[in-house]
Amino acid sequence: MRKVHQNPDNCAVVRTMGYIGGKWKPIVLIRILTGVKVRFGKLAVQMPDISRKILAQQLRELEEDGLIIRHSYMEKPPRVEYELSELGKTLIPVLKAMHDWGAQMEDPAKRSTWEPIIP
Amino acid sequence: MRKVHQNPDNCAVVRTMGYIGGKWKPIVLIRILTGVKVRFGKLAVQMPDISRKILAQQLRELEEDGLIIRHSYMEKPPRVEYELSELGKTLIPVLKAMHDWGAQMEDPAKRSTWEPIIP
DNA sequence: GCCTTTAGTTACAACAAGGTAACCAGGAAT
DNA sequence: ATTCCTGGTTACCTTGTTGTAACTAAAGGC
Repeated sequence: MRKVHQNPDNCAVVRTMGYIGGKWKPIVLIRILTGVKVRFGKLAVQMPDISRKILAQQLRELEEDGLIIRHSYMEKPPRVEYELSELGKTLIPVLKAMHDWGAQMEDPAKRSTWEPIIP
Repeated sequence: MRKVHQNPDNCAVVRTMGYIGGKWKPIVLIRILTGVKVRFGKLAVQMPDISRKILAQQLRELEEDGLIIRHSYMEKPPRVEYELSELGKTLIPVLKAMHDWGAQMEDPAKRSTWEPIIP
């Protein structure tokens, strides 16, 4: 179990942080929740500040936690696609709340770029 | 600026994480948002898993970020009380979304202990 | 005079997270 | 035969976060 998942208080908020806490997970999830399967390489290009190692690690943890689904096609060169699981979709309100708050903090006048395209 | 506040992507979700990310901040905020001023010592007792040093540090950062207000009375022994700022109150929907999701994950049947008592 | 109380701080140590660079497989294209 | 391509992994190192123990001030009670 990852350190971040230890939750001695058994507190709901701490539990949520165990799933989406960490520097990069929320943004990774936001990139994946477009509803379309996304390839690893495309994610890496969209988020140049995350090293590929960390991206791979975060994706693996999100998969272990059941928030995303990993589709691996047995091709060469390899092709791997990610999409939100049903459980992952239940996180959308949380991510949306986080997004909206952050967007407000940047500039109250700026309209949200949040566009959930969930099938 | 704390490392966690660096946001090269200028992403709203990452920005939010800069404020409430970290292992303890959401639970600290939850304890403070009752609407009543809370003393440092009471917070420390309520959250025995957070060392007093870390609690003090998190409170200082939350204050620097303008999410909470620190009232220090010039008494001996000292008395310090914390309360949510107006900006901090805007975080309530975010914290509530996080709380609800985490509560669901624990046990869908269990009813929420979330009871916002905001003046 | 000595002990208690509160809200911290400081120095130090331990650990977790994140980053870099190098490397891999194996089919397709050149 | 060599190079390119993708989606990783591994070893190693740096950075950031958390924890522990000891200490402080200054008033009040005994």
